[in-house]
Amino acid sequence: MRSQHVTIKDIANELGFSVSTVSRALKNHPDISEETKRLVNELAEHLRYTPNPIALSLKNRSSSMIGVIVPEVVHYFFATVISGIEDVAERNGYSLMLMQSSEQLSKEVTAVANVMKGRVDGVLASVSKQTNTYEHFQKLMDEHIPLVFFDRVADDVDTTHITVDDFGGAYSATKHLIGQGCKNIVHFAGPQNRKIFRDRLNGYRQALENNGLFFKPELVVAADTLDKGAFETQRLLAQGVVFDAIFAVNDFTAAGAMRALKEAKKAIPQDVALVGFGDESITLMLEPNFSSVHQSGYEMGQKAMEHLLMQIHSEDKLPTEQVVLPAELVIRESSMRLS
Amino acid sequence: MRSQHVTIKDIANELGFSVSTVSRALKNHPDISEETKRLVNELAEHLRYTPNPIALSLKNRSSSMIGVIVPEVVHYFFATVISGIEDVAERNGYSLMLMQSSEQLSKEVTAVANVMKGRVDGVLASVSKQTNTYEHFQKLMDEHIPLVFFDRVADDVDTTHITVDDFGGAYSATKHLIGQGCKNIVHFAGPQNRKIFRDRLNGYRQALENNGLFFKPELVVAADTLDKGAFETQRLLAQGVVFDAIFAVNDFTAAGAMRALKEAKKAIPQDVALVGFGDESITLMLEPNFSSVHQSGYEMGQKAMEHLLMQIHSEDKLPTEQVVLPAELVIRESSMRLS
DNA sequence: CTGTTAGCGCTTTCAC
DNA sequence: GTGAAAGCGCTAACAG
Repeated sequence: MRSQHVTIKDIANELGFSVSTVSRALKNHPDISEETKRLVNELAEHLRYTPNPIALSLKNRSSSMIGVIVPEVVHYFFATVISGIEDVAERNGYSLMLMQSSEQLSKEVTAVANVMKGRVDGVLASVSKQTNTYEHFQKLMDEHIPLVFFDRVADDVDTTHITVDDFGGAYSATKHLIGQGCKNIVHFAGPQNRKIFRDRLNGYRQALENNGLFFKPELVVAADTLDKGAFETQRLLAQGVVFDAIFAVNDFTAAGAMRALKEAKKAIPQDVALVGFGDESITLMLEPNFSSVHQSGYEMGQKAMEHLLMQIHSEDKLPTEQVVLPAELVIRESSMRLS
Repeated sequence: MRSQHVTIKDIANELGFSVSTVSRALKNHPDISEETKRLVNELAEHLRYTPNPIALSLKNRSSSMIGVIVPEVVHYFFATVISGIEDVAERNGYSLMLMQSSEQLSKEVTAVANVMKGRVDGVLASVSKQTNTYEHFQKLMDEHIPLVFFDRVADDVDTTHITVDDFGGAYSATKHLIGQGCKNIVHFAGPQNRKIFRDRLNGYRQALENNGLFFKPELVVAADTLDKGAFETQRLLAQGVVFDAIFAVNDFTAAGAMRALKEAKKAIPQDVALVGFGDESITLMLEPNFSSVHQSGYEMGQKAMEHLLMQIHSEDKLPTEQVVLPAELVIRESSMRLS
């Protein structure tokens, strides 16, 4: 089953004009007489002519397609990024070719190969957790296909990165807790092989040191899931570790911590104040609503797409940029000890 | 900045063959001598030749692109559907062109226009909440572009639908509550202008009637968000309405109900048992974990894509199908009154 | 003002 | 075995 479309040729034949005349009439070329234009446009309308973009792509060597490679569409954050990308793309006449790596290097490599074959005009990518080699992305660069990374960037590849201010966000969160009178702030940290998580830890540490508190290694605990958050909180309580606040590397871990604290009958924020990272919708679903560092995926998507467009439209290679979006602390009940 | 690719012509010139010979050699055509094939393939490899898919599309009148139109990428359910679509598409050599309607009819119309222009080989769509006219989809059909709807279907358009068994899911949930000894089951219902929500209400009603309980209109309340779920629960309690269970049209509403119940110091499930719909991740984040009707977006995406592929590959129009995927009740603590 | 021609990259019939 | 030529749909330089 395939649809056969009306072409410029059909119009030309019908009207007895040449295809070039029709083509020009359709584009409102000044050379063409008004009468001809009218005739052509009317018939085009009537026949529901639409130009074949594939033929145009072939001619223009441009597909108006942007390849988008994300680890998982189902992550809320990435979904918002895609949303931002889509909006800007749509406004500029581009469509998205979406591929997901499912956090696997092999699928990521395939995805890159696909977008290359697909002759996209540019690529936006966020690397999978597994990715440890960047040859596939380098190939894109070698082919001079504009490439912009967002969120999870490949440091080795010399191109524009759009990230969020993880350090700053963590710093604000920690400083806020200190301002609320907390003295022993636990940090539930993510895997330190990823820059993004190192930055959050460093922001936490810097905030402590800049505000008269000591960094205590025993208060930094590896935990980055709901279950681990709950488990480690229980453990800390059971071991009698003294703490009056938790800054978690993401909201799910914070949610886990909240569960454990409630079970242990600890009052939030009076006994233990809590701040997460990501500002996922869950922050508003739990009671008390918890504070979190907001990172706008939507904005990141927009920015990434805008930068990509600049590269696509530029004649020669633009200097690479490192765009860091602000991460804003949203304060809610879970960390408001002073009123 | 645009990359210039190696073409078949480059290889032909370099080797002194004609383009047709090179083309044939590349496809391992029997007419071509082994020697020539070797030469061509080696040079192709060396030059990193990849066929230009746009030229192929033009020739074959097929783009290997599938248009996907969803209300919002950020909804977890749709994200999982996309994931399922992507997997099947990828396995079959198709790529996705993703568009979102943002729940707006106007954007949906634009999206349909875009995929039509994009000469996709087929379209998968789920309609926006605003959609009340289906002309744009009808146009797709008129152009003989294969179209499959999933989840939110357009009843008026005669094409294959993939939906989940909303009636059956609601029926199981309600029956389960009855089995747990509940006598007065509240239903928080969604907008009744959408079939999907009517089906859930009907399933609830049927289960009551088949199991010796009366359907009481006053126990059916319009509420389909977290806030409304919380508010209406408070209201019911305040008004002294007698109920011992809530079956909510989605998990967020159930989460809202849970919040209100906890505030009112009602024990879940002893005082009020609770079942949601959708089996979103939130079911596991709240305490007690709550029961919900699981609907597999991933499977829906796969099925939709498979059906679309069948249509694309078929010579003539296939009969339309109404595929209904099972909705399975997942029982957790919130509704386990008997042990 | 309009038509002819070539070309984007590739496949495929028809010749030799 | 290999090449020439046409054609997919469209645009644009070049002719009239």
